[in-house]
Amino acid sequence: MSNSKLYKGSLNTIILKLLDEQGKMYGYEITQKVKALTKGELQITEGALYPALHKLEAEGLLDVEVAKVDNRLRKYYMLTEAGEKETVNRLAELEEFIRSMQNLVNPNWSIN
Amino acid sequence: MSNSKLYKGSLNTIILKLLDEQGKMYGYEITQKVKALTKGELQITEGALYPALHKLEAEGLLDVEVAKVDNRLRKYYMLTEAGEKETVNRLAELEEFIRSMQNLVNPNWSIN
DNA sequence: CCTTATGCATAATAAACTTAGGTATATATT
DNA sequence: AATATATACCTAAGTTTATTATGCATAAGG
Repeated sequence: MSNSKLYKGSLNTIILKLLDEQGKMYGYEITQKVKALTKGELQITEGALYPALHKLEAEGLLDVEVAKVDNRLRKYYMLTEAGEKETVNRLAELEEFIRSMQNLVNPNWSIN
Repeated sequence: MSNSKLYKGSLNTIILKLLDEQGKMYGYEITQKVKALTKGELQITEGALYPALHKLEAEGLLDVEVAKVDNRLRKYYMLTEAGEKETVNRLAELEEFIRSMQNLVNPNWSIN
């Protein structure tokens, strides 16, 4: 990703969260979605994304569906049942992490 | 640190922030402070902390002051002038990161 | 024709961490 | 007396996770 080294570890959770929201997405779409949602601040590199997707698939959290659109290959990824359960856990963990970080960095912030 | 792989990249900033607040701290104190502030959620491992401190020192952001308390060695670290300036930058970057993450993970949160 | 965008992927490298080990003193427990 | 726990420093080896660089291929715009 672009913005320094802060994002390590959270990429998988971000992917799971997006797939949970969107139903199914393909790799390139994920990079663009994250870029848009963060106004260009987070740029997922392909060298990080595709290995991450493959790993999540190997772990049984994602299913793949290949499609051909405009003569171009697309691999749609979607959550398996196990993936949906895991998404809940990882999101909770990430949210807790964010709260901890906030508390360390800026205890004046309050979250609603 | 203990809680998974989420904290990567933010350790240096956390150290700088704490030293900015506390004036001077020694290594063990930092681990305990972070543990306390996060109610045990973030546990900085020594294998991460000491190399980080030495690197920050090598970068000219920290100064060291050795003291002997109760027959035990303590190395107090404190920000240099360059360290104070850098702390401002890194904190701003980390806060921006936290906002981005929040926006991705839970857009319903508002920050005050 | 060449660049930009779309779409996939991997290999080499670098950074940041965990795990495991080491040294040493002080205090509390069995 | 022996052992565990807490304090206090440190490093080496290995893992994870990312970046950078590269490759293949199609489509659209200049």
